[in-house]
Parts: sequence; C-alpha cells; structure tokens
Amino acid sequence: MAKPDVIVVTGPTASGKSALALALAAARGGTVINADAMQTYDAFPILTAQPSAEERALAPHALYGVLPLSETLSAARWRDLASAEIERSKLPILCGGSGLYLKALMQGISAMPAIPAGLREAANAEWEAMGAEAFRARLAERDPAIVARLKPGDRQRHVRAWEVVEGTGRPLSHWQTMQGEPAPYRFATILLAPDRAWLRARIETRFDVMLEQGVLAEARAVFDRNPEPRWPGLKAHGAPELFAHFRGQLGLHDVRRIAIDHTRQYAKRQMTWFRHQIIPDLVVDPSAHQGIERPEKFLDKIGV
RNA sequence: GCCCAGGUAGCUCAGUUGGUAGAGCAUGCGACUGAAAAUCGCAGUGUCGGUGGUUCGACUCCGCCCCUGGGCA
Repeated sequence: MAKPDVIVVTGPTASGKSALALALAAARGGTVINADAMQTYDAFPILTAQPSAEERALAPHALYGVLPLSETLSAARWRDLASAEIERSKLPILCGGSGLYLKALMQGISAMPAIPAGLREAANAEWEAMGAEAFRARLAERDPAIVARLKPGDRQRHVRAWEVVEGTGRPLSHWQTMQGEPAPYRFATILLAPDRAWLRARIETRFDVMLEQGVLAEARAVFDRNPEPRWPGLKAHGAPELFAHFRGQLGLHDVRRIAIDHTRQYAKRQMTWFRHQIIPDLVVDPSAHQGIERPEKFLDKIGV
C-alpha cells in the first residue's frame, strides 16, 4: 500500500489552525495530528488551547495531552510519535505551529544516540557555576565548529552542545552534518499567514476566553502539585505568570498583559520561521475565513 | 489661593558641575538541527510640557503659563 499523503496545517499561534484542520478532517474523514509541543502535554488543556471534547467528537484527534508534565518531548521524539500516527491514519492532517518539529519530520533531523538523563541538568548547573565565558571556552576545546556559530549568550544551545559531546563522545557539529532522512510521505502544506493586527486581537480575546473557561483553576491545580521547575511543559505561555500570581508576586491584570505579550512575541517568531524555513503549497489569510467555510476548496487546490 | 514633588522614547524612569540625551520593558527585523509556547542576536524612535530670557551654547540656570500627584488653607 502506498504511503499516505499528509496534509500540514501550520501558522502562528491563534491563527485558526485547529479550526481549519478540524473542518478538513470532518469533510474528508481525516485524523488531526497535533504538531505543537505544548499541546502534547496533559497539564494545561485550556492554557495551551487544545481542542475541546466537543471538537474532538467531530473527528479523530491524536497526540493531544498525551504526555505527563514530567516528560520531556523533543523534536525527534515527536517525529516518531507523529510518524506512528500517520501510518495508522487514512488521511493524516498535521496541525500545529512548532516549526522545528515539522522541519524534523519533513526535512529530516540528524540521527544520534539518546543522551543519558541528567547530563543536561549538570551542564546547566555548570553554566551557572563556571560562568558563560568559561563554559564556552571549555566547549570550544571539544567542538570548535559549534562554538563558532553560537552567540556567546545562548545558554541553551551551549548546554545542548556540551551534553552531546559528553553523552556521545562526538561533537554536535559532527552529528549535524548527518542530515537524516525526510519522512517518506508527500506533504501538502497550508500556511495560515494572518495580518498582524488581526492576530493580536485574536490572541487577546483568546486569553480572556481562557480565563472564562477556568485557566486559573487549571493552573492552580498544577501549581499545587509542586512540579519541577525544569519540566519543559511548564513553559506554556501564561504558566510562569500564573504561577507568580499564585505566589503573590503578580496581579492578575499583569498576568494577562504579560501572557499576551509573550504570546504575541512568539507569534512573531513563528512568522519569521515560516517565512524562511517553510515552503508552503498554499498560503491562506485566515482573516477572510475562507478556510473554515470551504475546506474542500483547499484540498482541491493542493491536489489531495 | 499657598507650599512641595513631578512633567524626558509607546510605558516606567536615569541624565554627573550648561556642550541638543540613555536604560529596562514594549515594538520592528533576524537566527534557529533532539527544551522550540524554548533560546538568542541586531535595530529604530524623542519639537526633553509650553513660552520668554541669560549664554557662543539650555533637558540642565531664571521668569511666566499649562498639566499631574500630594500637603496646607
């Protein structure tokens, strides 16, 4: 049997991806497969704007809220999860804005062994202890190529490079030369490219709706469980602010303002990524709402 | 009405003894190979409340006016 075609619906946060993907899935009997890092964790269904139970009833959905908060998702791990879902679905519709994940699937990512747990945490601690400069100098001895392209202040990437040399015995720059294979599917990509002002308004409204839906209680429940601060799922927009609020450090008004700011800045980064890293088959301005109303039109246009 | 403190970038503010201004945040642009809703880089902006004066030169000193906050009547 031939490999399935895969529809990809992507775009910045709050651009209407989920609604469009759902409409497509319902119209053609497809499965919506989550391509968003934060929506993969189970802790914040409201805050991360996961599809509601009603929406999920209209078409099969996969990879939403499937990982406990204590887990660490990664581009490669998501690629595996998504591939499995694609294999078992007749019409897979990837939906999400995690550009790196999509790229890892569609263009490949270098294959490398798993890094022993704990190395990352240790490296982060060392960055703190020795200071950025010394850490960078030490890394330069093991992987000069990577240091040459990293900005000195980029802690996360320095730490990553260090954990890779330490954990695999070979420099990250070496692994990165081994591109990895694109997944063996034919992708048809729809990019939602909204007007910025339109998107800003939507982001704001969406946060207010989340408040009405009970994000406060949702976040409070997670907060009370005393989660490990290093868990990546805790970085969902609004979560750090909400937690600060529970600690009495931030008024609700500021929580709202900051969460919305961060979401907006993220949307901007996503647009930059899509502009330069993704070659879509179809670009749609969602402010016209064509997508939700006539999904068939898009399927025809991209030849699926 | 009087006294005090303020009016400087979109916001909060800093501006040493007069030489036409600067930080943080916001904004814009960009980077991105296993934390990506992450991480990081670069950039711009100002009739310095108004007006008159002193001075070679005023955000800075002086007068008057306007606005804001507080106090006293």
